[in-house]
Amino acid sequence: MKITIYDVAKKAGVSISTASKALNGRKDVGDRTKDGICKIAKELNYEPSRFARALALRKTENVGVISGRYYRAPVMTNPFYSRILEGIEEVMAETDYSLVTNVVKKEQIDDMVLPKMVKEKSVDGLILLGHFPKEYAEMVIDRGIPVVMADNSYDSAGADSIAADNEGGAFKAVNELIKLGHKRVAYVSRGGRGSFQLRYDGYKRALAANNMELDESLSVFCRENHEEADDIREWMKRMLDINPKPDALFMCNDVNAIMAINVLKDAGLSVPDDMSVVGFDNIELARHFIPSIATVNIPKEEMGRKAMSILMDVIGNKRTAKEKILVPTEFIMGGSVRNR
Amino acid sequence: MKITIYDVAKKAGVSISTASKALNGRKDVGDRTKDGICKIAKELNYEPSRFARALALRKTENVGVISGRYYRAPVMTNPFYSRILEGIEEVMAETDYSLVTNVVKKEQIDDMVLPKMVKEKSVDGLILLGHFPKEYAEMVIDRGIPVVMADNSYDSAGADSIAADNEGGAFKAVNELIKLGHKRVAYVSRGGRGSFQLRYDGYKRALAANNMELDESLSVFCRENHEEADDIREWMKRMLDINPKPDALFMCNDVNAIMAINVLKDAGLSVPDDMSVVGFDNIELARHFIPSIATVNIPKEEMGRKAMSILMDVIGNKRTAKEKILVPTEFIMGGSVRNR
DNA sequence: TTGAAAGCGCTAACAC
DNA sequence: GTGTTAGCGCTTTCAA
Repeated sequence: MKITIYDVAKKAGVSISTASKALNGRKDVGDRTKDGICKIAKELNYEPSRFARALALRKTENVGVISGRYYRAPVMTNPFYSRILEGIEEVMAETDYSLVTNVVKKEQIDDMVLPKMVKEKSVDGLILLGHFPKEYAEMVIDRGIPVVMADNSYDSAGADSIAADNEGGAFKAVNELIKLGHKRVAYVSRGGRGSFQLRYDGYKRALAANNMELDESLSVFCRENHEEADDIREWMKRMLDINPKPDALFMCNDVNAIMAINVLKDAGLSVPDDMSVVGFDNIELARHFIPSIATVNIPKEEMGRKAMSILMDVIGNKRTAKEKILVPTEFIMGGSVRNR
Repeated sequence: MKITIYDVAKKAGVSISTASKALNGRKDVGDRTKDGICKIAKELNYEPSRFARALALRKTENVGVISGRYYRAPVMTNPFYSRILEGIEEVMAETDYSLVTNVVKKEQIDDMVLPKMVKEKSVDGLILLGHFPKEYAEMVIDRGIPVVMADNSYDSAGADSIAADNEGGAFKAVNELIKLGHKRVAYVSRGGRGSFQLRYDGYKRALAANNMELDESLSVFCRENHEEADDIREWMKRMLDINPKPDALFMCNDVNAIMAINVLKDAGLSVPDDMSVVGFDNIELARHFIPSIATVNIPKEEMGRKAMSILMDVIGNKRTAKEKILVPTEFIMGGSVRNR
């Protein structure tokens, strides 16, 4: 049987309340007694029952991360989110909290069913990872558990939120391309929602800031399907027929940038000599690809760390006003871009 | 305040023990009473406290997934493992269990410190995800909590384990290349440990099975560092000097296959016309890359699902003998390979 | 079929 | 400074 505080108390020759106090570092217990108790606890390999504590203290020492599964794969599988999760876990590791995760399926979201952990309130705080429909998010926020949203796309009065500055990053990237002498920068995106729209906004702002006109023929929004490759190829081909050709491609993300480079190479064009290509996200492969992909870094771990530390503050009542935090993004030069 | 079984009992005009029985579907309670109680519970939105239950029942309804963080990034960030995790979560979603995760750091492994959840036994079962040093794994297994290992590299008498058939997959891939008329198949690997070694074994077996001699100059083991790209490029160049050139490259995984293809393209060679390339893992990008990467699929979700359902069986005492399960892998043809 | 009471392991008043 | 005791919310004998 697992050893309890009774065992420690008995062996130390004190009452369980004294043992409890000693073990929890209370002041109202003699130093000698305390040391003795702690020593015995160590000897016995005593570990308090998280459940008994939770029951007595009315706090769980758990924090939950909720993410969605909209199609086949859950959000957590996405390398982007798994790195945010890493940041979360990093700061969690320095606390006594445990991480319990839950992925809610599309049907559950549609039916507005709450995740078990929020129904039973078995967590002290919650991080909503990635996008959720506003009503759904509000429903969980309304349960009264402190919530921080990470990488969501809207505001809420009831929760802090943290997101990457997509617009600003896009601006920096395109601005940089222009500074490097590119005259015709195209934006190619898979669909045009959420962050991809914000990236487009940044693209447009950069053009405007440099007194360049927006050439609509250089804005491409591929169908948002699951056969990305074909679509990209098709659109890229179309782009190669444009006259004069773009001299730079700002792609909605790194994966698409890699595919674009391949299409270009197949068409006999050199990257970056004939055309520069910039991605977004700074995925692992971007640095290892040849040429390395110029991209915009999103500090994913940082987002996770910040989300978690904000959550800890909210739980500890060290923070009252809700805010929306935008994490800065930064352009990273790579071999796929050239000075013209 | 959260509503408890007392509230339900009072409102239903019964004692809490009757309420408890009704709510848990016991037989020894009148149908009318039972229905009434359940109805009221629903009305009140009653949700039992997981902690009180855990305390009373001496079972936690949690299962833990433990993974390691050896370098900067934790195992869970790896797309491969996050998909195994997906499988785990998938079958967990059909149970009443909650998923609590923990990533243990290298120092903790070196110091043999147990994850909190196993020290305090706050989970009913554990999945060890990815590689752990044998002594460490044995230490956690010794705590008496049911354990299933996923994608580990050794056997244990105390736990079931599940891994992909790397050797067999490599055999199939190389065998297929040979059947397609390739005469000189090279194996290029980043390092030569663990699964990459097993893939090499499969490679060699396929050569032998086809009465082909192992040409040592076609076996390349790059340094296992973090600047993969440079190394690969260097080795690939060296490979292009070999005479006669290999007509197919079996790469240790898809990421390296993609890099290899890029090096070849830069060298003016066509894939697959001049050289076929095969990867391993079947990562997402492999299908979207142009050309699509011929590869060996590892049923990652399946591994996770199986690990979890085995664990449930162990927890439910439906399984006693420990076994090591090898999940079959399969060759997937792609545009990077051509019939010669 | 129902209910009273003990107990799961711990913390926190409160008394000593 | 230390111990007694009453919960935290639930399940489960055991009696009625």
